[in-house]
Amino acid sequence: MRGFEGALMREATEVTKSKEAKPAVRDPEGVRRDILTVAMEEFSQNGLSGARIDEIAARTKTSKRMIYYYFGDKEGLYQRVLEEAYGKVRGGEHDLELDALDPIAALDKLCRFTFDHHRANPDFIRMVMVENIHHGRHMQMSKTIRDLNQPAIEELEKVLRRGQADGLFREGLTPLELHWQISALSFFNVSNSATFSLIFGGDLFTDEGQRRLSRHVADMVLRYVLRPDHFDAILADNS
Amino acid sequence: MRGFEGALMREATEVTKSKEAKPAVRDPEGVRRDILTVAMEEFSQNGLSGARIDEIAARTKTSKRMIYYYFGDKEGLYQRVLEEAYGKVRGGEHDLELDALDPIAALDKLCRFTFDHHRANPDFIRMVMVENIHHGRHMQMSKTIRDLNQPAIEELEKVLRRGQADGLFREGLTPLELHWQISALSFFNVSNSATFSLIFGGDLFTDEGQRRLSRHVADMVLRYVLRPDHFDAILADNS
DNA sequence: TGCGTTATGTACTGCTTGGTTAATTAAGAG
DNA sequence: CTCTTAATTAACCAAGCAGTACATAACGCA
Repeated sequence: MRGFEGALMREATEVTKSKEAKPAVRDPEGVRRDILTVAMEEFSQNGLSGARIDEIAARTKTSKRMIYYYFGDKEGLYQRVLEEAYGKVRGGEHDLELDALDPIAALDKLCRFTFDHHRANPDFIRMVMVENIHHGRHMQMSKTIRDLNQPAIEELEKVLRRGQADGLFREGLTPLELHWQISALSFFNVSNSATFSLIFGGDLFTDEGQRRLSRHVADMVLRYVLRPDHFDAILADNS
Repeated sequence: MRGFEGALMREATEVTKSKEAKPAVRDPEGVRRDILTVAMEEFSQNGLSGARIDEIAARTKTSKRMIYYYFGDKEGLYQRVLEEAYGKVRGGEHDLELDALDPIAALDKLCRFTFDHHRANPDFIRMVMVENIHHGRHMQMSKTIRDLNQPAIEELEKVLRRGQADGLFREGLTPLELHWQISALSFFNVSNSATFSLIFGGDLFTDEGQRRLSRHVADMVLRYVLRPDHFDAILADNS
C-alpha cells in the first residue's frame, strides 16, 4: 500500500521530509551554500592559511571535489566567503529608519545599532581581521564589497546635515570620519576582546559591561558631535 | 700602541670592525635576537599558520636547526615573538611625565601619544591581531604580558583623579573604560587601514589625514571626559 | 529515448613543511 | 691541556595538504 506510486525508487528521502524542500538527489545551489557556510566558519576561525580544505570538506554534506568544482581553489573559496561575509551584514542601517527620528536620537540609535550588530556577527569581524592581515589583497577586485558599504556613509551624512541644520551639531564634522570613529569602537570591542580581557580582566565583556560600553560609545559620539549648549539633551544618560 | 695588550688571537674580527662588537665565531645571544627579529616580521606579516619556518631560517644569518634548538617548535617561537612584541612597545606612557602637566593637557598628550605610538608600531599591532584570531590562546600563560600593561591604566587613573579633583572632569568615569576607548580608536586606525581605505578611499590615511585623526581622537576623548562648562579649554582645537 | 552537459564519488599524487638524526666544532671549567 | 657542555652544520623524513585524474550518474532537452 505504501510507496508504490512511482516506479523510480529514488524517493527514499521523501519519508524524511522534515527538512523543507530537500531534493536530496541533486541540489547545486544547496551544495554551494553548504560549502560557503562551513568555509566561513573555518576561515573565520583559522584564517586563510590556517583553514584546511579537508576539514571544510569533512564538515560539509558534500566532498572536497565539489569545493574545487565550484570555487576553483582555496583562494577562490576564501574570496567568495569574504564577499558573503560583507553581504550578510550589509544594509541594516537603512532599515533603522533614522529619518523618522530627531538627529540626536538617530545618531544614538545608529551608534548602538552598529555596536550591537558587530557584536552579533563575530564571524564577519574575524573575516575582516583576517583580510587585513593580508593587506586587503583579496578585496581589491571585489567591487561588490565596496558598493555594499556606501549606504552607511550616506545615512550618517543625512543625520549629520539635519543635526547641523537644527543647530544641534557642531560644524566641521565629516560623515566619513564619524563613521570611522563609530566603527573603530564597535569593531575593536569584538576583534580584541580576547587579548584585552586576558590583560585587564573580563569585566567589560560581561552582558552588563557590554550594555554599559554600548551606552558609553553612543554617549562619546554624541558628546563629540553636539554643541556644548545642547548637552542637557543627554545628561540623563550617565551611569 | 694599538691592540697588542692581549695575547689571545681571536680578534680576527677586529679587522672587520665595521660591524660593532661582532664575535663572528659564536654568538648565542646574537643568534637568538636575529631569529626573533626575522620571526617577528614573518609572523606579523603572515600570521602563525601562514609563517614558514624555512622562510624565517633563510632570512636569518643562522639555520633552521638553530630555531628549534632555541625555541623548541613553531609555537614556542611564536610565543616568544609575541612577548617580545609586547615588550618592545611597553611603558612609553611613563616617560611622558604626565604629572608635570595639567589634567587636560596630560590626557591630550596621552591620547596623541597612544595614537602615534600604535601607528609607529604596525608589527606589534599585527601580532596582536594574529593573537586575537587565535583567541589569545598563546597569551594565557604569559604573566609577563599581563604585567606590562598595568602601568598604562595607572597613569591614566592618576590623570583622571586629578582632573576630577580640579572639577574639570566628570564623575563616574573609569580608567579601564577610558583606556579601552583610546586603545580602540588608536588600534583600529592601524589594524583596519587596509580594508577601510579600500572601501572608503585613502584620505584618512595620508599624513595630513592622520594628523587630523590624531587630533580628533584626542578631541573626542576630551569632550567625553570634560564637564561641559569647561569646554572653552579646547575650543581652539577645531579644524 | 537518446545525448550533451552539469554534477558528483573515489582514489590518487607530488610538493610543502614542521620537525629530527647524527655528527662536528667551539667555548669554558678544572 | 683535557674533558664536558653548549652551539652549529648538513642531510634527511614523514605527515599534511592543496589540487587532480578519471569514471559515472543525474539532469535538461530534443
